[in-house]
Amino acid sequence: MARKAGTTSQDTEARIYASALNLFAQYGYAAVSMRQIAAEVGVNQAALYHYTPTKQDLLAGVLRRHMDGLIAAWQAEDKPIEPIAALDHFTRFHIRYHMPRPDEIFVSYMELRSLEDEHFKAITTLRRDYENGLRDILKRGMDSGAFNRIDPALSAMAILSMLTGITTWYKRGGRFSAADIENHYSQLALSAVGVDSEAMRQTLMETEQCSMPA
Amino acid sequence: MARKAGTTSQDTEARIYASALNLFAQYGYAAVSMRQIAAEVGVNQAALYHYTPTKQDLLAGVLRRHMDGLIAAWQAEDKPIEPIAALDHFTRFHIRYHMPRPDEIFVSYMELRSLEDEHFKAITTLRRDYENGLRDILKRGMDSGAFNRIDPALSAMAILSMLTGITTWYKRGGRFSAADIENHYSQLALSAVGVDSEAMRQTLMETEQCSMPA
DNA sequence: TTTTTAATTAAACAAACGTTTAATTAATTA
DNA sequence: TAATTAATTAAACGTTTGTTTAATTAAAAA
Repeated sequence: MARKAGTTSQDTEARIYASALNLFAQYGYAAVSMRQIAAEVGVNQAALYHYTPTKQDLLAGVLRRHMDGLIAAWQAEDKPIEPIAALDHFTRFHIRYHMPRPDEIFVSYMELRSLEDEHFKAITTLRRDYENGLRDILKRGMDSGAFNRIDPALSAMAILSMLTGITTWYKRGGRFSAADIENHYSQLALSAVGVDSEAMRQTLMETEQCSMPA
Repeated sequence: MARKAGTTSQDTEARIYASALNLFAQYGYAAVSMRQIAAEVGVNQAALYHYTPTKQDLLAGVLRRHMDGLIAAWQAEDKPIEPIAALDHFTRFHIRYHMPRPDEIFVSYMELRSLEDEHFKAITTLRRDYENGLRDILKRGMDSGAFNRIDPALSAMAILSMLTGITTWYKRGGRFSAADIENHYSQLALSAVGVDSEAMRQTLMETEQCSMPA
């Protein structure tokens, strides 16, 4: 009864976080026991405590990993300056990043309340940073006259809810492909701020970033 | 140690459901104990079992009460026929019903997964019935040419996510009044399906249902 | 090869869990 | 008023919970 042959510590840690994410998404943080996680990983329950001091820190780690990944991916993007193209690009990025990660999204949104103060603040700060990207785009679009004048913070929350909500109903192998959804939703978002189909087509043609349906 | 003086059974039941709703919304179904609920109601834990056979049934009761109330309220509405007015009316109704009930919404969306099969099916059926109302409006608007041709089921989910998402960020006493939000969001929803501001104003003027900002 | 270190385990801890039982009494019915 | 019913309680049931302890051994370093 000791270290398992042929496995590394990094490997075990990755498997612990993967199992925790999966189980939290399925049953909720409070409903999942450390024993359950350990069983799915295939280790003794006490082994988990070599990787996290408490169950609470394990949850915080899951959320932090997701937010760090999201922010890094967004920073690596090549972002258009023109507001219509920028909003189109944001919605497509957001959908493309989130759709393959339904568990992360579900846990990120549903288990924020399970975090104690310090962890809670840290994660919501990261989220606000990400959402500011969208607010900036909306503000620029309204200032330039390309978008309808609706409060940018409010429109941003509306668009984000719409996009993030996809993971609550989307089922792989259903009527829509991921590309369908990306196309439809980017159009819905642009429409919502008052960009009509003609302006969309024209602006998106002019930038190289064009990825609209034919 | 017996029945409490001056209280009725109906009273206690109502307080049990109110406390359960509030605690489930705050901490999640799995994280709330029957003892906690009993303490908030001010009765012994065993008294709860006079009103519900199990904790699971208590959750199902909370969700069913919410859905029944929502559907009854929707059926009691006087609904415009013309699609633009109908969509405007739906968004305003939805916001007006949901905004004062953040706990119900949170529990309804987050704890569906905590329901066992039979209860789960019953609740999702009720929800689908309600959502069909919106899908019908969108279909009619697209058929009449008033709305952009985007799949009605998909647009419906986008709009519902947008509307329901309000409860995740809205704080009473903040920058926006409930009326502000109703006005902004009904405009966002109409815009999303391609109705421009001019058509909105014109159509909503013609119906008596006009409740747009000046 | 020997020593050290790090990963893992079995077993146990007190606390909290959902639920049941049997007793108690206020309100209702006869 | 007397008998019955329904609401409530204290106490206990066996399980499960997050976490700790002390022992064990594979892998890494010397």
